[in-house]
Amino acid sequence: MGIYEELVERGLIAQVTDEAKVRELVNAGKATFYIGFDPTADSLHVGHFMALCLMKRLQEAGNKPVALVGGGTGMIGDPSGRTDMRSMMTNDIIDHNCDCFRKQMARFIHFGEGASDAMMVNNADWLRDLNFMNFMREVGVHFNVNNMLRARAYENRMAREGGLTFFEMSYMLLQAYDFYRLYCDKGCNLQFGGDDQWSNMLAGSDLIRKKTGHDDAYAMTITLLTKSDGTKMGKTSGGAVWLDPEKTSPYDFYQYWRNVDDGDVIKCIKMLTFLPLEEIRPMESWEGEKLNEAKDILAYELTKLVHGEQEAEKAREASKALFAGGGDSANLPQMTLSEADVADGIGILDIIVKAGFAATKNEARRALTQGGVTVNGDKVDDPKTVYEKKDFADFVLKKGKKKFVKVVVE
RNA sequence: GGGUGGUUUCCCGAGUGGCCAAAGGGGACAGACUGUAAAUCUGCUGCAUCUUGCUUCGAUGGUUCGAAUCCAUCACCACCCA
Repeated sequence: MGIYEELVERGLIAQVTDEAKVRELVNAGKATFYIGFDPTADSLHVGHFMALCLMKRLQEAGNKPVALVGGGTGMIGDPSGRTDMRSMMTNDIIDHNCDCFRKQMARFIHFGEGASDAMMVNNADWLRDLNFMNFMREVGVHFNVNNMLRARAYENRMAREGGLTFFEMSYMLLQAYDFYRLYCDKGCNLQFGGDDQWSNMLAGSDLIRKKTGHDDAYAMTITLLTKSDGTKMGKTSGGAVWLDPEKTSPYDFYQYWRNVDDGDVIKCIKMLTFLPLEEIRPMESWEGEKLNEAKDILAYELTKLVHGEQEAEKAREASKALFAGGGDSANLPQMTLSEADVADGIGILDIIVKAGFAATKNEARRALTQGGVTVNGDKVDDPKTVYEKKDFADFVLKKGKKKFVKVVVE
C-alpha cells in the first residue's frame, strides 16, 4: 500500500485536482509540496496539527515539504474579525512567530538541505515588495470575477451582512501567486491545505497553467477535522489548544483528547496518530465503555508525538491517579504559592482564582456554593475557609469534575 | 457623497424616564445521572469587604429629584441611492 492509499484510508484527503497524477507523484516520493500557515500567534495549535502530521507522513515517503508562513498576508490580517487588533502585527512579531513555528515544526519534520528535507519560506519575501501595478498586470488579468464569486468561500461571505471586502477577494490572488512563485522558484508541484482553501488552491494551479502553460501543479485538500456536532476541533472555553507546553500543559493536552466525544475518537486516531492501520481497524467496532480505551490511546499517542514519551507517561499517570485511583500522584499538575501568599493564611476563593479555575472570586464562590469544590476529597462549603502554611503539606484542590491541582508552598 | 436604521452585560437579542444589574435564548460554569462520552434534568452567569455596597447599556456633555431609555456633539457599523 502506498502512502497515498494510506492517506485515503485514514480519511485525510478531501479533494484532489488529478487523483491519478497525484497518487503517482506522492507514492514515488517526487512531490515538492507546500502548506501555508498564518503566523497569527507564537505557537501552533491543534488546528495546525493535522497539517503537520500530513507533512511528516509525506516526508517519510520521500516527498519534500515546504512550510510557507504567511508573513506577507499575515501583515494585513483578516479584516472579517470585528474589533480585534490583528492588523497590529509588526514585522518583528511576525518574524518571532515564524521562528516559534519553525522550532515546533522541527519536532515533526526534518529541515535541511537534502532531497526530502523540509524548507521554510516566508511569503513576505515576495509579497511585501510587490508593486501593485505590476501585480495587477501579471496576475490580476488572469482572474475572472464572475468565476471567483461562484466559489464557495465567496458565496458564503456574499450572503453575510458585512459583505466581502476587496482585500478578502484579493486573498485568492495572493495565495495563487504564492503557489506560482513556489512553483517557479522551488519546483513546488503540489499544494496542500484545509478543505476551505480549495478554491484558492485551484486558483493557484490555474494561474500557473495560464502563466507557464504547464499543467503539472496540483492541489489537494485535507478533510477538516470537525467534531461530530460540526464545530471546530481544538477549541476549548479557554481558547485554542496549543502545542507549546507553556501555553497548554502536556496534562491539559492529554486531557483534551481523553475527553473527545465518542463519535470523534476513531476518526481522530486515524487522522492524527501514526499507529499502523492494522492496529486501528479493530478499534472501529469498539463501542460504549470500551471506547474509553481508545480515548486513552488517542490521548497518549498524541501527547507523545507533541511532547515526547516522558511527558505522555506523566500525563497518563496523573490522569490515572485522579480519575481511576491508584496511579502515581507525583505527576499531578502543580501550583506553587509563595511564603508571602500564605503568611496570614489564604482564603479558599483566592486559591481557586490563583489556580486559574475561576476568573473572579465571584465565580469561585459560585462553584463553591454549588458544591463543586473539594480539598483532598472533602467538600468545602464555606467561602470564608482560610488555609495556613501547614495545610499545604498535602493539598489537592478539585473544582468541578475534572479540574485538579496540587498546591504547594515554597 | 446623500438618505435611513443601528451601537445593551461572553454571543444573539428585549428594554423607549423610576418596579433595571437589565426579559428570553445560546454558550460557559456547577450539581444529579454516567463511561473523565453524549443526551437529559436542576442551578447559575457584572464586581467586591456578598442579607449590604460599587460600577455597567459606543464616547463625551446636558435636561431631570431620577436616564440604558430624552437632547446635543463625536466615533463606529449596517442597509438603500450615487
